[in-house]
Amino acid sequence: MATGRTHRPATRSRGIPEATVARLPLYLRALTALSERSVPTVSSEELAAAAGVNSAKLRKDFSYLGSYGTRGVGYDVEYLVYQISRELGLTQDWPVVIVGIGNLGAALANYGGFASRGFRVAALIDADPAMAGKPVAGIPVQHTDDLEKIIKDNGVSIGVIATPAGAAQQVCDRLVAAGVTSILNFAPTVLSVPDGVDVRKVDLSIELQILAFHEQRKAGEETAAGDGALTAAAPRGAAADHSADQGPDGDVPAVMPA
Amino acid sequence: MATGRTHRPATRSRGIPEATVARLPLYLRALTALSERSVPTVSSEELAAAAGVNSAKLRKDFSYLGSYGTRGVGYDVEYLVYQISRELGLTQDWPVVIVGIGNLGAALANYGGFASRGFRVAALIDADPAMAGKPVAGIPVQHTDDLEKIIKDNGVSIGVIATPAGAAQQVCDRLVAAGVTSILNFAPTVLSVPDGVDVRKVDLSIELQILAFHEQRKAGEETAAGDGALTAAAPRGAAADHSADQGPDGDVPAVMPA
DNA sequence: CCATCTTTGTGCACGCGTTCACAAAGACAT
DNA sequence: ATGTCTTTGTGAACGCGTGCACAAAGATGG
Repeated sequence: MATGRTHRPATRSRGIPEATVARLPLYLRALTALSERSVPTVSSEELAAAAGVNSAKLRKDFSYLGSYGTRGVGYDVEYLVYQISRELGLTQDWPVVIVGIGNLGAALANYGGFASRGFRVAALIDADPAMAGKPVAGIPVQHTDDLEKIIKDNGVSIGVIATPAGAAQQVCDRLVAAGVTSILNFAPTVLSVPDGVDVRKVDLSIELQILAFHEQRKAGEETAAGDGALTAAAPRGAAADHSADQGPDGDVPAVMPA
Repeated sequence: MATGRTHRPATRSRGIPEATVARLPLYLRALTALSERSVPTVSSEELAAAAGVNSAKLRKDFSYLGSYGTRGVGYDVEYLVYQISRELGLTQDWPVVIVGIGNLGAALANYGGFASRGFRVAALIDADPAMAGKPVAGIPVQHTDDLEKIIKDNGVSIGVIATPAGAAQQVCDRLVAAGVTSILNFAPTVLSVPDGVDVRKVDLSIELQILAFHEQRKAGEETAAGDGALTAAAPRGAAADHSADQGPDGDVPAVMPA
């Protein structure tokens, strides 16, 4: 019984570690910003700071893609942007559908970060007949009945689920049956999918709960004996010490492969 | 654990691995569902399936919290719900503020998953004067000018940033200065914070990019034979010139002349 | 052409997280 | 009480990811 086991037997030989893949978009974002400022080249140290990671890690990440740097100089920004984009598959157009046009679905439809990265919202789908035809973010909402046709007509392979938890699995099943092989799930449910289908989930309340855990620990520690170095006071220089600790675990993605 | 022998070094650091903490909300959600169905006990196997994880992992995770199970029977659902809630700090009320009431901020304000987990939206804050006073999700939006006062009056320690990228760092600085020590960041920026402040980030477009990577790999694999390199296929022009060696996807680790 | 300086690319070691496999612990039947 | 059966809790092995430290590679200047 496959409970969404997206177990990948690893990328056979040409394996780019998952952790690296998860950071590539981060580098790409930083590089794009540099590109817009017409910066020609960047060192691993500078780029790492901009992306909020360790420079050694960045260099190792890039080494999986190939030797795209020049020793003594750094990396060519434009070239690297292209290489990473290609590696991530962003040089092609990815039509996506968003299912469940409630508050969150509508926000996602309006989110500009998609279009700017090669993702195109091909359709918005909702189960409420009253929503049908109503435009959201300039796109008319279509009814769930037409889900299969929409997927096929648009060649959609990536679906976003923003429905209530109760409807998620059913929607997921229909998406998969219609040909979708990658799903971004915002519903607070564990989705069950066949092999070959990737699921990533984002659960907003989970993120807050993790923060609450650490928050509680901080609060408890100040009463405990060990005053040590964790007292609030916190040096506010901030900027000085770059490479700031981005969270307790630096990198644990807010999202995990399901 | 039951057999004396408590880790001495773990006493103070409360050693619960980050990976485990990140899964506790998952277990809690599954347990809550069982609780609502009045299921009295559950085995690690069943609960693991419901949470979408491996049963051995679940048992090890719980072992960090203590011995809350009964061998031969399983775990008491209600008791476990309480233990995990307490461990996560959800038995207390956490007032949070949401800064940036655009599409996403409004969706977050309306999101029901917060209140049901002990989080209370204490205030909505936006920089647009036109928004001030306007109710969103039944809560009147307040202006950024009052940010510090709002934080202090409500004893807020958790802040959610849903502003445009350009404003995020500035908002973050003000939140931290006002006393916030945990931040959930939705803006596509690396935030710089002093020690002692936790930041977790959620970037929707990054998730899609990761899916696109795997999607591309799936598409490429079906053309390639069982092994070997991924055939270029260069989906849409953009074929750069430097094709020669590394080209499309060549084997990355070059030969080491040593 | 040689010396020096900068920055990449990576071998290596370490620590965390995952998984296996099994002894210990308790429930339950006889 | 004793034996059997179920399920937990965990020791140990393994694999992945991270960070250090340095040699190789190329730029730059004399």
